[in-house]
Amino acid sequence: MSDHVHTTADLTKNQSLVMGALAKASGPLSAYTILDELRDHGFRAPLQVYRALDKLVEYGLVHRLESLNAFVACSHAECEGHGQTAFTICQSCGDVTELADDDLAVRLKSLAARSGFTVRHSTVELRGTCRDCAAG
Amino acid sequence: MSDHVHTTADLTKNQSLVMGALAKASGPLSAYTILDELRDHGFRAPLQVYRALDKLVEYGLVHRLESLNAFVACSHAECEGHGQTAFTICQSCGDVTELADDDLAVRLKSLAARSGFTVRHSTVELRGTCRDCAAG
DNA sequence: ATCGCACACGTTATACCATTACACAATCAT
DNA sequence: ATGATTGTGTAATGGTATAACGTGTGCGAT
Repeated sequence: MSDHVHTTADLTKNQSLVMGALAKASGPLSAYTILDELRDHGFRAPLQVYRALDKLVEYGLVHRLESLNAFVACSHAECEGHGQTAFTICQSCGDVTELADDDLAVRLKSLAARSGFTVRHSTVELRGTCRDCAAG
Repeated sequence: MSDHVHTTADLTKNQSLVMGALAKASGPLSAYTILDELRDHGFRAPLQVYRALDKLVEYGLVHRLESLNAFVACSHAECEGHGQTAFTICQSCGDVTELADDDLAVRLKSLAARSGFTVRHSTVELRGTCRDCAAG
């Protein structure tokens, strides 16, 4: 591992398997769903999934959705670099979309800074109705 | 219950007990912590807590912190009305502070609206370091 | 070369968070 | 009174996450 930018090429076997499961999924997956999908590949215990997820999140390849207790592959080719990500979560169809707005990041940081708080990581999850479900 | 504005006076016995536990706590409490604190008052099962919490959250008297799986009493006397709340969560001392910024709400709504998404509820949780911990 | 270290991995057990299902009681409008 | 709604109590279960242990492997420093 030559530097701190990770791509899928750098991953260990377990990390690759978990990343693969998330990448081919259409939406977020829970750790236990991933476990079930990987039993054929030798996965036996939750910890194998959680350990891989921890690293993938650390590398910025995967995001954790706090309000769903689930995980999604980052939709940006190289996620490293944009500190702020927001998600929309449709309560009707379950669709999750990743929004990137650098200005939002700045705004949140400065809002927090007003009370002397330094932001390290931010969670922004918007629940509501997506365009398709509103139309249907 | 004459209208849809709830205050602590409107609460049922269980709701009052849970509200009381949260109100006198210095920070967020998990449902099971609340359960333990209320055993002396007859609480026996998690569901008693969760049912009360559901209502209190619905009434806007309590907020749920998704990233902590915990709950806090709203710090504003009358929380009903400000649609958007953001939290700072200090990773060092655990302190949780509620920020209100109406402009942020507008901004998030319009950001989502750009992709046709209608926001019903938003979660904004900023993790980092509070002023005191940065100074210490 | 081999020792020590860091790191990924495997397994079991456990802790923690939340809901389902069923039954009973209180309240209120008709 | 009756039925609808809401709150309550209890037991059982399901879902999420970590602790604690041990093993193996790669690799740099001595």
